[in-house]
Amino acid sequence: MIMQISADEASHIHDALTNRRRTATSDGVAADRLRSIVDRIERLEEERANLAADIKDIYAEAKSAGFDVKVLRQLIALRKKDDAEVAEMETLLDVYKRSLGM
Amino acid sequence: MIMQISADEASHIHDALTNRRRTATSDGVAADRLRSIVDRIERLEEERANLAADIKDIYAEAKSAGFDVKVLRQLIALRKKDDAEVAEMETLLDVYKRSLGM
Amino acid sequence: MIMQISADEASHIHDALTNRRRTATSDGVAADRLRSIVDRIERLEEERANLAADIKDIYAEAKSAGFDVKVLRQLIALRKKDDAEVAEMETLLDVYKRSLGM
Amino acid sequence: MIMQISADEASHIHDALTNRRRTATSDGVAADRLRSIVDRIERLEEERANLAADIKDIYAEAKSAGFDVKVLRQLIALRKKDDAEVAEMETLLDVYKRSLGM
DNA sequence: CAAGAATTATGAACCC
DNA sequence: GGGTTCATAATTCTTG
Repeated sequence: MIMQISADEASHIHDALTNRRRTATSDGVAADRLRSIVDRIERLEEERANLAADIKDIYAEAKSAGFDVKVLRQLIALRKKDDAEVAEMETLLDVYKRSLGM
Repeated sequence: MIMQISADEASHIHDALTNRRRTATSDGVAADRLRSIVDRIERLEEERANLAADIKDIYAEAKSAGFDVKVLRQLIALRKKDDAEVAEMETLLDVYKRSLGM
Repeated sequence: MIMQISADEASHIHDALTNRRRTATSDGVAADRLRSIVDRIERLEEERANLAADIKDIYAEAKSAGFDVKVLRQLIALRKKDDAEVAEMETLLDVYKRSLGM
Repeated sequence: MIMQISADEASHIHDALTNRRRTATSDGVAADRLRSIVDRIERLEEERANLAADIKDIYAEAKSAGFDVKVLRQLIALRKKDDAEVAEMETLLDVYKRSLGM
């Protein structure tokens, strides 16, 4: 791995990761910065996990309402894609199928 | 296709969505229900994409601050995994304990 | 978890798993049996991993030859499915799309 | 669609498979190549499915012999994971050591 | 048949 | 920017 940080910085990071320094020196600054970064990322990832759970719930609701979840997923994926992309992909698939005599 | 809904249900939906059923109401109900489901899923997925972008930004900020992003990702994965694995190991331990009738 | 084995058996398994017994008693028989099972499964899984690697190589070859790997995967998945299933799925997708006015 | 092949290449394939190109030979070559690729992948996937069936049989045998299949799966997963995780931990350790210039 | 695990595919991120 | 590796998402399969 090619480190993109200086030896000093590296030392600071390692200190921060291993909680060896607790003073409000420059080391502490780096450690605090790291802690802030980690906290924010973990917070956002938690929110993201919550959203994923919500989405899962809606699919479950759809299933209960009698909709086919697999087709529903296809539908939503389709809406995300550019029309031209979908068309070109289908065209290429047809080409391959014809090539195999399908 | 292996339907995840019963044949009756499938017929029902198909009837509703293709305007075969007698009342105009039930058609509209199913269509509205589908629209609601699709809208909510797409809304939540948009929020999720925004969160992913925010997380990406924080990683970029961390990189600018001199932190090694790869190490950072490993660190966060490790913090997440540790919890999961502690739970997994406890499950396995329980299994063994049960095997011994404890 | 509902154990499907007797307490004696459970004890034997646990012993085997933890290598506490080494004699050719009935414990040893169970341990040998377990070892045989684990060995065979791991052997087959290794073969399966090798096959997966071979398949990956062919996809890489296809890509080098100018084929679109994603479409290729779709094609092969399509050939696995029953024709009637594919048709019914596409029909249902069309129904949903019409329902949304797409 | 985001092509994973260049536009030139794509045009080439498309030409070949749709018989737009001048010679009948190159068409056949591309079609044969595709057929070869699909055949080999399907063959290997069939072997892989057979191996999966064999593995399933062994688990069934283990169950008949009184072993708990779930525990067995956990055991084998654990044996697999341990190797992978030892490697992962060593990687992370190396990163930290490099951070310290060791 | 519903739920959960396990496998597999897709998409993103990093390096060259 | 292209390939490769890794994370996440989805489908499939098994079990209760």
